[in-house]
Amino acid sequence: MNNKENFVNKLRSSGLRPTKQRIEICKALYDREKTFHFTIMDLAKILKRKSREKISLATIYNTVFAFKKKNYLKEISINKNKSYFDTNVSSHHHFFNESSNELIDLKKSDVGRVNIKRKIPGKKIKSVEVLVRISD
Amino acid sequence: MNNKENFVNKLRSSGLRPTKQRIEICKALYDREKTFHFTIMDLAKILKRKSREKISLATIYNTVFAFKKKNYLKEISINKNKSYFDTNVSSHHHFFNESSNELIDLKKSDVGRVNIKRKIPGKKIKSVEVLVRISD
DNA sequence: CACTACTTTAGAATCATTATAAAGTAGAAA
DNA sequence: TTTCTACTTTATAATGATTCTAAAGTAGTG
Ligand SMILES: [Mn+2]
Ligand SMILES: [Mn+2]
Ligand SMILES: [Zn+2]
Ligand SMILES: [Zn+2]
Repeated sequence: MNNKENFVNKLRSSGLRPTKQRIEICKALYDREKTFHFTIMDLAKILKRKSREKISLATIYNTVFAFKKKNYLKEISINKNKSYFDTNVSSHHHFFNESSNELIDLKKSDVGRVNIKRKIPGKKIKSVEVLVRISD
Repeated sequence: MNNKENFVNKLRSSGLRPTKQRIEICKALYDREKTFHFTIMDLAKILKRKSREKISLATIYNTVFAFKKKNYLKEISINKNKSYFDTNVSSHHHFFNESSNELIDLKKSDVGRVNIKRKIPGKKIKSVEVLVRISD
């Protein structure tokens, strides 16, 4: 389904040249069944293992931020030392397992409607996201 | 109300020696009417302005983390480059104004009850917090 | 093939945070 | 008060993630 051809097309149609580095990164990110939550360092390690040729850390940063700008990745802030990225770019809620430092997506139906009653004059709501911290 | 005597007592009863640096930091943090949301750099600037004697950045870090450990401050993660601290240590929700990078507390009554329907076997819920991003 | 804009890369720079270790101080005891 | 010690502050160095730089490489076009 998400084969190389797809990635090439998607990149090209986004104005990003389908370089071999970007295709490798696409495979690592999107060639999986479930949402992937990762840090830059997670991704760097995966690429080091899976990919034959070395991809420089600078390129990993460049690509992740390029994908974020194109809305193919979403950045999630959980704590100051780790910045997480998420292949699920929709507005959604999370469990954060503090024992394993792992993020888990919550579906809309897992959380009852969140009703924000207070308004701030002149401001618009951009997103409403719930973070549920869990541990053993 | 929150005069120097109170701070001295509170520090001493927490096993923290009431040094003049810690008292100055207490004044900056707690001698105010509303919840205070700040970054370390915010606090450093305030202390530089308000306090006669210089307090080293190392001491500001040490004290903020000592207060966090004693549960006199809560750390809030909004984005990777800024770590916010909050003088409201209860579990509560926030607006985050993306135009001004400002946090605003939401009261319990400002948000309808958040109902987490999904359970993770063997895990306990530690907190449920809502972040509402707003902008102009 | 030739050209150009985009891309990758190693390495340096930056900057918030953390660690180090020496000097200073609060509190307790003598 | 004086002494003692553990705690605290401080300047400074180290760390480490991220960003920047500038040179070499490459995709796409004609
Ligand atoms: Mn935290
Ligand atoms: Mn962000
Ligand atoms: Zn997610
Ligand atoms: Zn708050």
